[in-house]
Amino acid sequence: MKQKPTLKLIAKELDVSVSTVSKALRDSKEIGKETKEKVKAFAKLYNYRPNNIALSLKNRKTQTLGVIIPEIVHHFFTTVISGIESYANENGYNVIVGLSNESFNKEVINLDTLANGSIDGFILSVAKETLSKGDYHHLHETIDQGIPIVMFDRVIDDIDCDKVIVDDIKTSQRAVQKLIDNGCEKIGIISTKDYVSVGKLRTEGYLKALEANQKNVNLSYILKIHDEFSSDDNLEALEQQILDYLSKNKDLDAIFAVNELYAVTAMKVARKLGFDIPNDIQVIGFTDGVLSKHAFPPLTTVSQNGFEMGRTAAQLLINRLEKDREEIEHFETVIVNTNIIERETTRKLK
Amino acid sequence: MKQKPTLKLIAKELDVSVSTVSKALRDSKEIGKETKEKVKAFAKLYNYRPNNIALSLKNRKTQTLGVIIPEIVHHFFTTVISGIESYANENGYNVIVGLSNESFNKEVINLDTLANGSIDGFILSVAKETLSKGDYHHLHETIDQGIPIVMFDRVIDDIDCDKVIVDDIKTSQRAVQKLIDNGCEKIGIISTKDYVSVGKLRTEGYLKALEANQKNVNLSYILKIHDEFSSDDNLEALEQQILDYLSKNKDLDAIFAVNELYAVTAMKVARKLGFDIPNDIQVIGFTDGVLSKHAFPPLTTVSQNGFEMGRTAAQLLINRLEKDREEIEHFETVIVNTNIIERETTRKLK
DNA sequence: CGAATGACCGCAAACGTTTTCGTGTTGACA
DNA sequence: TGTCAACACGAAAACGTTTGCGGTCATTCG
Repeated sequence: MKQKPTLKLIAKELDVSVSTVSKALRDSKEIGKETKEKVKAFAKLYNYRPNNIALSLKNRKTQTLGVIIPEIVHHFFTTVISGIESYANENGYNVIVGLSNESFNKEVINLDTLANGSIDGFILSVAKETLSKGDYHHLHETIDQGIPIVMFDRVIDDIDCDKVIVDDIKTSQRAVQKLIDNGCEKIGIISTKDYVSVGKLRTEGYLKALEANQKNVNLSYILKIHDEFSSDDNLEALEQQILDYLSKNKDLDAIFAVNELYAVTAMKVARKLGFDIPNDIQVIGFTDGVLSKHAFPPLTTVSQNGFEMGRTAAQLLINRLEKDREEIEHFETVIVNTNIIERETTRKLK
Repeated sequence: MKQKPTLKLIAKELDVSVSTVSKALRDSKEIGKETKEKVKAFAKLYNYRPNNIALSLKNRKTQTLGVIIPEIVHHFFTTVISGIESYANENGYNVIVGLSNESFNKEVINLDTLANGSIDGFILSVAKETLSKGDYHHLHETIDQGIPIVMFDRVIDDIDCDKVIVDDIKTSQRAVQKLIDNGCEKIGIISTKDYVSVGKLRTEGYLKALEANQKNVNLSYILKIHDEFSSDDNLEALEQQILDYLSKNKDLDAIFAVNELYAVTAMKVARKLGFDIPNDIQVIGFTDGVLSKHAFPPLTTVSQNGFEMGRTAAQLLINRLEKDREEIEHFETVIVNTNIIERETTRKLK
């Protein structure tokens, strides 16, 4: 096991000073040709690489991004990470991930332990518990310390930072409109509680679509799933809630679900209740993950383009990091495109 | 925007020396009670936290684990990461992830950029391209540099390091045995090419099960999917290969697939061909992901306990990191338990 | 021949810590 | 009054870099 070579080691070995070695390796014109070659050859031979930590300390930059997400076992978030990684790597940044598991405390801790010099900036999607508590002091504090934050998907309007979102309202409206265009009359929505921003917005889009078509809303068609921030298996609870809902609303001929889990679970329950999909009831989901693609029947769904969201978020963050402190430019909110992927849970009724 | 306080700043502000501040905060008995209190109060007020990078440089430890996986948009890998995160966090470590995208080059680059002081050790699952090339110089080099590696799932026998795997042979044998016990006569397997170690081993298990029951193997029952390391959508190619296979082997009454994607795709194709599951053909998959859980019908599958694999890997690595250099203890290979989760694609035939 | 110019290189500071080893000031005691 | 221990604190080195500045030659020019 050979030790990692350092400048000091090379310097001693070659009987020159540390600064000479450093300059030689960076091709400074202060150093003579011969010395340069000697040093470079030696460095190559011993496979010298400058120590990242030392560089970070000197430059006060770590070239790493901190990504904090509610959970990682989740298709949407992983595609976003994938996008972040892709852009970050292209630009010489690394990515360190922290999981909040939808917990406020873990989110705070993650922010805290990473903000101590480990990262240059954050990309995050806010935990449900944080959203429901409405306590954002940790976010404000890290921003106050000069560490930029980029939020994606689950964002907080009141906080001044860059954001990457989809136009949830418009997208949902389009999805529901498609259902209406298909000839559906009684359209339900399965959403989250309102403190989850995206759930709330998507519900708004649903309402707007109905309104735009002079359909009146039936409150019993609106289901807001109750879950306890648990990313674990409360699948039964979910199924039960949907079962109750569908049993009470047997006249539904379409369902818009705000995520794919709700969508496939709804399909499962509907099938149990004897519905045929898409003939008796049509379904559109949100988020184009594996579930949608491999569901039976394959699910028509809204694609959020998570990969692009990730890349955009990374780009916003890195741009800000590499800008001079003084260009105090205001914050951006970029809206990434969505598109509806038609599969087999929707069809045009004549 | 207030700057992050440093020891130096506190020292100047309180008109003491840096070392006094440091000692006071660490409760050294060298420092007088009054001074201690003064310093601590000030530090608390300004929310002082020691700079991680400086600590890393000083201690030559980063308290960070590097995790390199083939892809992140993949249920199994994310559960493993989840397990790694969990154990790492409990022990004061952070996790930085790198994606190889199944590419040899990206794997090398990732290893290289992280090995320069950014991390203390690696946890990785080898890229398919690396496995097929058989070029492991990068792994040897990092180990030579004194950076420990823990491999999981896709491991390389020849390399001396800790490993976390499941007993693929035995597990597969058990899965196939269940099919046999259920009364299936003509059992096929959908596997990967042999250079993917787990695919090879699972095929061996399949063969062993047949052998143990004095069944002779029908080579046309064995399908080894050809893919080009592409983690993208070559779904059509996959479907086509399975379609050809199933069309040629209409007498199959059971399929064992070495991952869940193959399993659900097989189900999809089988259904198209008019098979009823599980009455005409039974299916068992490998890896208990979302797909299996939400497939139609819900898929009987082998659970690899990814979370536990992750925790175990992290534990092995951290143990080694925190051990004295001299305890040269040999390397461990721990085998984590698997279990078959019975759902609705299998049934006992009378 | 003296001075100026350049080429080449080393010193030292800085980034933020921790820790070893002083050093100066007390007070007690002989 | 002189000695010594205890106490409270500071100086400096170290981790591995980068970089401004200064220094030492030899060469060249006036």
